[in-house]
Amino acid sequence: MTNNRSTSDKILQAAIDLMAEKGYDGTSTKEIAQVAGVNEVTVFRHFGTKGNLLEAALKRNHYAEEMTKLFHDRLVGDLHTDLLLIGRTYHQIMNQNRKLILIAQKGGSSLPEGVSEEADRHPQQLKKLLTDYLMEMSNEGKVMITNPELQALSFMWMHYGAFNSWLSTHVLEEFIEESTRLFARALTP
Amino acid sequence: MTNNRSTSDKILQAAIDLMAEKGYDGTSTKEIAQVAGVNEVTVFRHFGTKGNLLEAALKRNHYAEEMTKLFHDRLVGDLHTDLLLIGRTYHQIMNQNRKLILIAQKGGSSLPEGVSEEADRHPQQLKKLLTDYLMEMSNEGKVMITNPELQALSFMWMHYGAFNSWLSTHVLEEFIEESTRLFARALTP
DNA sequence: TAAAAATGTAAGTAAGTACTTGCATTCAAG
DNA sequence: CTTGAATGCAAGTACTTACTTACATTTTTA
Repeated sequence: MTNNRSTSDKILQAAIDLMAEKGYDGTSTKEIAQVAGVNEVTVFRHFGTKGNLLEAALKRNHYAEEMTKLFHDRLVGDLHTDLLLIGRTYHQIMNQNRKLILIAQKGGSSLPEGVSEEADRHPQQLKKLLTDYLMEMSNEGKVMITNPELQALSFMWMHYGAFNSWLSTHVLEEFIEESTRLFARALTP
Repeated sequence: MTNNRSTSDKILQAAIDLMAEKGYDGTSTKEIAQVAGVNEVTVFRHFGTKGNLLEAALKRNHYAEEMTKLFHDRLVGDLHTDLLLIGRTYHQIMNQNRKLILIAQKGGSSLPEGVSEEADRHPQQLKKLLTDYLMEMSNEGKVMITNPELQALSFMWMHYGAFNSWLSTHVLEEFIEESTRLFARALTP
């Protein structure tokens, strides 16, 4: 079709904003064009279909490998310190992708397939990293394990709930500290 | 309009099922009628508008006062025992209302106002009950409090995440036991 | 400045939406 | 058996949707 980066970007951003608020079905191409400040025809010239539009938006938002790198490079082997860093990084990444996550949550009748899978990938990966970390720490006698997978999931679900509550940065930071204390105390032998 | 209970019920159930799966916007009255096994006109004769349909579905699903009763009557003052009962009751209530909660989560362009508020009421209430419980237990020296509100929220968010993951009853029960152990251990002085 | 690419404008298509109307049919209650 | 309520059926309204086509205008590039 065409390629003017700034026009494409304006359209993508408008689509993401609107769909995060009103869902895929509830957002019309006409409205996307209007918010982007272009003609509706231009939307179709750039992306062909409404579905392509969302898929393009997905590709633009690189789900970070940041988390994997963190687990390999920046953990120090102290439970409280590590959980704090993991929690903070988790929210940082989730916030970057908040709108796409919202779109996936809301769903839609003709939502392109990749969307839900893409939204699932990240937590799946974190669960594995966190479970492995707990088992390793257990081997070193630094953590009390019963069911490491469920313990990892508890940690993640707790943070996911906080993420969904749109906390202010201040309250969020308080929560991260409080919940880390809680978990570290529960898991320390 | 009219009142044949079994017809109304069939329509309401079809609407709830479809909207929980595809969202309010993504569900057409035509499809609702088809799944309910009635003519589309009958849907409008019973409920007038699509919005009324959802509101009627809301009223049918009585959000339980069960939780309040539980906190007043059935808690015994032992942290582990109480948290276990609270967790189990939480999931029981949430499962009863799963589909309506899904509809509220997905949202929609013309979703009637009451829906989101109704879906919020229950967690709000639980948060207060749980916070008060923790403070009371703290007064008796049975619990170690730092920020009781955040501690209550952590507990709720963790369970909310589990609820959203559609666990089998077996895994869910395992999770409830594991997370209760975890919390009880963290909060015990 | 001239060609080419990107956009705007206007109009239209085909399908779907919520909702209505008029009339025929079923069915239960008096 | 008759009446009236509940439903089915067929058609239609007014509107929105995603998407297309043809042509004129602007902007970029060479």
